Amino acid sequence: MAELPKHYDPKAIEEKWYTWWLEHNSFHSDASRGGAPYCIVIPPPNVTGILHMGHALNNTIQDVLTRWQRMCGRNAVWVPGTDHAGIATQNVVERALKKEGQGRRDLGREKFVERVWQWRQEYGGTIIRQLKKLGSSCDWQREHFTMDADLSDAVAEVFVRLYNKGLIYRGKYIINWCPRCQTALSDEESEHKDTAGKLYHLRYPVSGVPGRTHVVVATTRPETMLGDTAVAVHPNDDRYRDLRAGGKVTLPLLNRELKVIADDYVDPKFGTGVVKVTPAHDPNDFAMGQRHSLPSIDVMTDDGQMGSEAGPYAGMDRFACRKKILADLAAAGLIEKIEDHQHAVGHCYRCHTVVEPRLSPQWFVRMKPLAAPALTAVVEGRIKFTPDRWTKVYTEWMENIRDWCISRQIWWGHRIPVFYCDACGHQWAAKGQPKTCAKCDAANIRQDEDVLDTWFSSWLWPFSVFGWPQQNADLKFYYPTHTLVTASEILFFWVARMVMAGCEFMGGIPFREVYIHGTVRDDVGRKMSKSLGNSIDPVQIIEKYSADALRFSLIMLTATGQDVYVNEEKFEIGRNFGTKIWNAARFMQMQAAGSTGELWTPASAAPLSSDDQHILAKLNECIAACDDNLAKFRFNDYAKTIYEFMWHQFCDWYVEYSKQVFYSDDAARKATVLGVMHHCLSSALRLLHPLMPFLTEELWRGMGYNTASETILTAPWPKAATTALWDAAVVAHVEARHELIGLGRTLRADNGIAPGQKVDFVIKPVSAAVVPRLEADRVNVMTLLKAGNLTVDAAFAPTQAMPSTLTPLGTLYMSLGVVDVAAEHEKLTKQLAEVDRNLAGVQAKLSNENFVGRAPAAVVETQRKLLAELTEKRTKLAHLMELLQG
RNA sequence: GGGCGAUUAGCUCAAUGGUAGAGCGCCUCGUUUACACCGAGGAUGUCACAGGUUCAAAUCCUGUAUCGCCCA
Repeated sequence: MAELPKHYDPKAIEEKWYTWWLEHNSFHSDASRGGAPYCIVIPPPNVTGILHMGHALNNTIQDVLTRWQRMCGRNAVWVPGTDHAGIATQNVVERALKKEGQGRRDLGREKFVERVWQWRQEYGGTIIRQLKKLGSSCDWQREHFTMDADLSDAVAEVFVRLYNKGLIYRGKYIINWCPRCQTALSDEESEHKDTAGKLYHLRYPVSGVPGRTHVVVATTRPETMLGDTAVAVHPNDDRYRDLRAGGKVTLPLLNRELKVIADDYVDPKFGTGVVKVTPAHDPNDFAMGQRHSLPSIDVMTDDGQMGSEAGPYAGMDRFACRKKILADLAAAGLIEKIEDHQHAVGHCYRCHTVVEPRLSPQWFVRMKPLAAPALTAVVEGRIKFTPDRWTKVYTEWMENIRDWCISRQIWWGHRIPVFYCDACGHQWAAKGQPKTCAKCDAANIRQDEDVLDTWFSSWLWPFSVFGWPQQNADLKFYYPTHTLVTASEILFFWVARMVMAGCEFMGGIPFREVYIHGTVRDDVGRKMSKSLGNSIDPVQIIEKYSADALRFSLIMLTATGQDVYVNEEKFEIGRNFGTKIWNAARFMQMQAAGSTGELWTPASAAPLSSDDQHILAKLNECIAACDDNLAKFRFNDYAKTIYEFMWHQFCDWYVEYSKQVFYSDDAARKATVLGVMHHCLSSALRLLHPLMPFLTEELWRGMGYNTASETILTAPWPKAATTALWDAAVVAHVEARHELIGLGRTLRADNGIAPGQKVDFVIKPVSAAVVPRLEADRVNVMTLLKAGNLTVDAAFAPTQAMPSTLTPLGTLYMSLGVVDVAAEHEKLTKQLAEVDRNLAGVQAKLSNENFVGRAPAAVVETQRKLLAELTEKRTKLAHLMELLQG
């Protein structure tokens, strides 16, 4: 490998390795290879989508898991794909058509759908290309699209099965209607937003009741009054007995007579206790209408205008109509008052238009029977949520489930496989394209015009991608999948429904664990959105900082299941870390003098120095912590673990110590240190590979570790060592030495010693036992303290004032010609005060009988030891102060 | 209205009943042959608030406040 540049330049390298992996089909998994499967299916991004930070986080996590499991030897597969996003895609293509001055109806259904396919062909691959840029190790051979023939077959199969089981029905109910997209939506697709609105108190004239000229009803949507067919009061509300006994209520403006009904639904405490009833425009009113056989009057049209039933208001936009009605009512003196009112208003999740609750004939899935096994699967722990709190959100939704409106009045999607015979009136569901009626054999049959909700294909994803309803080897091998990684936003849309589909059609759960990560926000906590203009484009971050940096930074910042706040400079974390590792490798290469870095595993502790033992112990801790954190989905802790090991343990200490060895003539030591370094680096690269796939692959090969495994992608995941290569006492000694060096550096800084200036130190050892170790450490300590001389002297007694400090290994003195006695005195006084404060705390505890009697023995013992240490420290400090004065 | 989450250093987060930590930022010093995308040192906390449980509370319980999310 040629000499490496000082800065890692990721651009060419990321491109190079991704291409190599693709060419070698490195991400492909084959069921016939056997072994233990590990399977993740991607939450299929919208085919119209472009990569945003949420995708970047979501897919990095999936890639980390997949690469980790692959290196652990599992037969790992990550199945990618996109969904056809019915409404969104249709909107995109309709917008393009509009620019050409056309509407979809000008083209007709067939031509329009052709046009959408064309669009998909041309632009649908954007997000897939971006996922590749991110480094995703998806098995691209298995890429699927929800409109593919086989996945469409699965959709039809499922529809027919549910239809024949009586779990799909068509009926006229209140649904959420988007007047802009001109289609029904499911309850989940109507996003409730708190909106500052008004509560209008309207007077409805009353006749036939002495002393009453009107009743007052309150509404937030006055335009719906045109569809009123009754007013309702609570049955026990005595205030309105007269009204119910024979009063006549007239609907203003239209002068229609309204029925007066009594219903438990009415809350007597809300407003006046009288409500208007509009069965065609409100779900609660609809239910009341059913109970009281009220007529339903739909006063609107599909595009949100007032319809023919709206009398003089026909043809007006619904919001213009609201204004006009209010003006007309005001003119007639029929407005009692108008109050400010906060309420949740449904908005279309695709175009954000205010949704209109509206009576409409639609197809529904009966959810209760499907929910039961899906609920049990989670309650019994067969599916586990992380963080656990989502379990409750899931179960509550399942317990209160409502039927799912699955029909959409659009053209892009799976057409509902229901057929109608115009000859005999028969209606049936079938796969394929029947030519004649299943019952009377007549040829004049037609298919339902509507298409299915996109989620009606997504909920089959964990098994449809493996060929279901075909029963094949893949399905058998990979199903159920293992981990589902997703954001909370689609818990109901997708996760919950997949569990239902898995239980219903596969007879078992679709995945074993669900990891729900947070939302990516800007640094003031706002959700990133195009309209706010606060989104950071991950592709730009990749261009500027590299995909590795993006991945590492994002994961490092994301606490388990919490939202993550990012701004652009946060991505420097990952870039800097990459450069740091790069330079550590560069340093090793400079010392290696032509030797190729073979994967070296130490066999015994015999030739190892205390530093060697220490770094190996730290590596071991790092491996164990990585395993633990990954298993618990603590990805940020996983990232921090490697960061701490590589940067602080390896670079700050081990590499610094190693310099003296490399500058010496001791060939054996050089070889050992280099071996330890290669062992550490090659292990750390593997631990880091799932997070920074590109840099680690480049160094894996650059350092020559590819003699063991050609690509790091399939290199064995490091295992925590089983044989003891270190002595715990030695490791503890090195930690203590680190502390001593740190304290010595503070002495230098406090006394204004210039960084390059050498100065002498004396250690008065804490015990005879540490003396041989300190002697062995001489070069290390001297180098890192820039000491001119270092004396270890048990009998040392300073003859003049000297700056000093207490360390775990003994008292450290620094020789200095002139000492600022006052400053040194002040420092020692501060330290003494600190010790006294701690001492007081410990003494208070130990003199408390309750503490000594009730606290665990180990805790008491710790405090006793602390007392002894602090007492000794106090004596020493007092002594140092005496010497200073003397 | 119901539920969930958050509240710890300037910022983002750890600490899972036993002496409050990290990264970034900030201040001082430094370009010594891995790295200034760096190194050495330093400063910074009423653990949101109020009660309670406990020998011991950032941590457990109750309540309050503020912010955010989900559901009606």
